[in-house]
Amino acid sequence: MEEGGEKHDWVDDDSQEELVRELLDEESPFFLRSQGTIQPKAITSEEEVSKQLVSNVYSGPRIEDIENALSSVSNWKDQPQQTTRLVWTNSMLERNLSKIESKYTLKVRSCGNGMADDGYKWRKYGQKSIKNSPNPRSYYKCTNPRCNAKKQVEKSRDEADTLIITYEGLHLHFVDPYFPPLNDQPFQHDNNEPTKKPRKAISESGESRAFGLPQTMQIQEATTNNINSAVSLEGCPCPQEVASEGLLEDMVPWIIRNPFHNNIISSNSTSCSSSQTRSPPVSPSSLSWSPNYNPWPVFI
DNA sequence: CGACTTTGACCGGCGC
DNA sequence: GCGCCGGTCAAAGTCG
Repeated sequence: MEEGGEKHDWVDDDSQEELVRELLDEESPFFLRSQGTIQPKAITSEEEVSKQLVSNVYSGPRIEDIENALSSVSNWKDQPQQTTRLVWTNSMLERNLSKIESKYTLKVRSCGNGMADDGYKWRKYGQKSIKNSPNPRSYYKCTNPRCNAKKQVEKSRDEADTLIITYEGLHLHFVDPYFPPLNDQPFQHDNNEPTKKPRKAISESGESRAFGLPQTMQIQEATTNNINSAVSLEGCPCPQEVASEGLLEDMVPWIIRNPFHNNIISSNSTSCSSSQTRSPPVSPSSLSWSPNYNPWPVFI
């Protein structure tokens, strides 16, 4: 219902045409990324366009990412001060991540207060007890009505301080400002929508143009043209191309390939006992956005 | 009073 | 066809 019939906005005709143009334009800011490997070859079919679109926009991990990650993990574990591990478990091995339904499953070590925020603003829409699991699973949707990203969170059965977070769908609204308006509406954001909206969306619409973006991106927008702002954000040393994209899906493979940075990130966010200023106590939905959230979950 | 969470009902997919 | 199970919805409850 609120999903607009679950038709993904970003694949409607207008948007797709625009995306295809962007895709074919190697100078497009959308696709200028270190990881992106846009092939100059001709795109012959809509299916190919979609695949390439997904693989570039999504920029999900590739096989080599996984392999690197796994080897990195095995190395880190032996380091005495290593507190972070990243475990990829799942279906992301699907080649090309060709379906929007592709999921990432992360195991995230939660701090004492349960903080495992990833920078997006989520709305909890359900919780279920799962058979053979002592812990319930919570369901979250991205609060941006134009975004179909979802995540499921549950505590690990084996490790009490570990959360298993399954991400599903794309945070495509991060390029929202660049998309042509839908339904011929003015190219302003939802706050211009005249008709009734889900009350949640109404509240969201009061946010900045960076609506739905990770806070890192919102801050970055506020400090426009400061390409180093990513470094200054929470001490995050993330590379520009990652910070400027702001997708968790981008961050994760980057973190994998940069265990050193991961350590830094981890030390920033894991100091559970000492990071209260950074990660204040949060509401029951500790996984949801909070004003002073720490965008860096602790990957284990 | 609005924002947000909780929780039981409902629905659809799947296996038997 | 039936029952189980996971995912979603939405009314009710809670909180600030």
